[in-house]
Amino acid sequence: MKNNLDLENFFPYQFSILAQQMSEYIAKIYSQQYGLSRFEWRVLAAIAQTPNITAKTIIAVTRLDKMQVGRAIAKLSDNAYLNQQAHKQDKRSITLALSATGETLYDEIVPKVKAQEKALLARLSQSERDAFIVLTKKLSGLLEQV
Amino acid sequence: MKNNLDLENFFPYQFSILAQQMSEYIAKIYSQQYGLSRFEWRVLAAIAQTPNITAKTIIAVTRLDKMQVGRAIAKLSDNAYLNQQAHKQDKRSITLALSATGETLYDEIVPKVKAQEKALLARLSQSERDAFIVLTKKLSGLLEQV
DNA sequence: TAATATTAGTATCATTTGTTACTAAAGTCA
DNA sequence: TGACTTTAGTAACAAATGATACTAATATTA
Repeated sequence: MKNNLDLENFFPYQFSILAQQMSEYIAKIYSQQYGLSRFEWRVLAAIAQTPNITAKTIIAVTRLDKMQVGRAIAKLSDNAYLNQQAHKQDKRSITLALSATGETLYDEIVPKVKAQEKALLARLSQSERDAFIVLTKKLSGLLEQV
Repeated sequence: MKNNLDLENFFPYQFSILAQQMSEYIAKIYSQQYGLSRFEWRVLAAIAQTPNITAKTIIAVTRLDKMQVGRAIAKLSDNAYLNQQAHKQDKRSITLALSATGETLYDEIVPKVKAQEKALLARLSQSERDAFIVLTKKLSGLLEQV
């Protein structure tokens, strides 16, 4: 074996481990405390951010695929977190917004999730944190066009 | 809605997007070109790195769970990439090593995957790259004990 | 306008994944 | 030693996921 690969020092591996840790850390809130799946949480956040959004737009915003979004909407809707309304221009579409229950849920989750993000990043110094955030966004942007 | 969350600027979200992009970028090699799943590739790498490893140890090294590892081993074994041998001390265990075919595969994938890693990181400057790698490892280590 | 192609969202089915429980082998300890 | 517990790995089933194809509506273009 001429060319060895050391997993621990292979960056994409290391990175995916951290992503998993981070994801679990945040999921403690929306999943363990509120029973939402990763995708449901993302879709909920997208709808809260842009009321009267359609599934099509949610797909673009969250980078999830059709089915993931469709199912998340179905589930959120089953739990009465959403109000659905026929789209005025396009009758194939449905516009989505949070119901009162959905807003209550969202308003309850958001500060906790933000606190969790803060606690997570508090492990780094201010300058490390800034650098990490900037680099993450930068590399992600650069990979966008691939 | 008092407390809004902007997905694009929520770090864990941003991070998971990048992790997904990166994962897809590397999977171009092991998955598209060699038909391995993410887990099969990880397990293959772990076995190559430590010949005569057992499933138990692979679980620790790769941070996958029992079933993921068991299934990856089964699949790799079906494709004749592995040699299995009864463990000398513990008859419940099986020691695993790459077969000749497995080594050939591994030797072929590794340089390509390393090149892919390099191309990926080439989008950052040397100092950005160094910082990013260090911070990733640091934060991951810090989250380990959670 | 009529015919054709595309799009939004959903249903269906095959595959993958996760959970639980099992088997056989070690380990513990009275 | 012998009863009991834990562990390595696997099997079996339920749940989640992904691929494909469908329906209804809209857009295109001849």
